[in-house]
Amino acid sequence: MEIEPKLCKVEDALGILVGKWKPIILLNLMKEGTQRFSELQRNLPGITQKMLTKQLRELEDEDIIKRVVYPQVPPKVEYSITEYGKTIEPILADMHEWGMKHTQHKQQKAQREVKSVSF
Amino acid sequence: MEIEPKLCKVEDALGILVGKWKPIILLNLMKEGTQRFSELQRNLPGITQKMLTKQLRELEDEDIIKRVVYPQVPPKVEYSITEYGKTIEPILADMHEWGMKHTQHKQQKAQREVKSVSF
DNA sequence: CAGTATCCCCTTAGATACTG
DNA sequence: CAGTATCTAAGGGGATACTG
Repeated sequence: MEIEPKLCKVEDALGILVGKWKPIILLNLMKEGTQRFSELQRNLPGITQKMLTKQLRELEDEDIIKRVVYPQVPPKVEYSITEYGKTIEPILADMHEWGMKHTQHKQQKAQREVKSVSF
Repeated sequence: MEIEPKLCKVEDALGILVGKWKPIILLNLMKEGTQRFSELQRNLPGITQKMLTKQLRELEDEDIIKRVVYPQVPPKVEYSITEYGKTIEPILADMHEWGMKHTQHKQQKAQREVKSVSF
C-alpha cells in the first residue's frame, strides 16, 4: 500500500461518514432510492428532526446527496444520492464486510478468554 | 451492493478508525513497522502523551495493534500492527484514494462557483 | 411537512503537572 | 521512558417546543 502518512487523505473520506446517523442515512437512500424527509425519519427510528436535518445538510454540502424542494403547501422535500455520492458505496460495502468479520473476531476472542479462566 | 440497513456493520468498522489520531497512528505503524512509544510521539507532531496512550489502548482493545512491554528500567514499550490488524489496511487505502479524489472534486466545485459569480 | 430555536448533557480532546 | 491525574473548552447529540 504505502500511504505517506503526511499526505494522508483518509481523514477526508472519514469525515463524510462520521456522524451518528450518516452511514445508515446513506444506506437507506442507496437501497430505497429517493425519499422525503418524513420517510427518512420513519426509516431511522430514534432520530430527531434536528439531527436528521443536520446530517442531511452536511452530506449535501459534500455533494453526496441532493436536496430537491417542491414549492408547494404543505412542503415537500426529496433527498437522493448524487452520482458522485455513489462512488463512496464500495467503501461502505467493504466496511460492512469487515465489520461483520470483526464482530466474529471479537466473539471468538471472548470465547477464548472465557475458556482460559474456566475450569 | 445491498446492505440491509438494519443489519449494518459499517459502524463497527468505523468505530475502529474514528478518533483524531487513529488513522495516522495505524499508517505510521504500517509503514514504519514496530515502534516505541516515544518514536510514535515524535512521528505524530502535536499529539499529547495522554491522547497517544488513549488511542493506542483503544486500538489494542480491538486487537488491531499489539503492545509489548520490556521489563527494564527505563521502561521500553513497543507497538506493532497485529496480523489481524493488517486486514483493515485495504480499507484505509481505499479511503485514502477516495479522499484524494474528493479533495479534487471539492476544488473543482469551488472553481465552478467562483466562475459563476464572476463577470 | 419540513424544518428552527433552546436548553442541556456527555464525550472528546487539549494543556499541564506529576510518577514508578 | 512511558505513562497517570486533573482541569477545562468545544462540539456532538438528545429532548422539547415552536413555525411558515
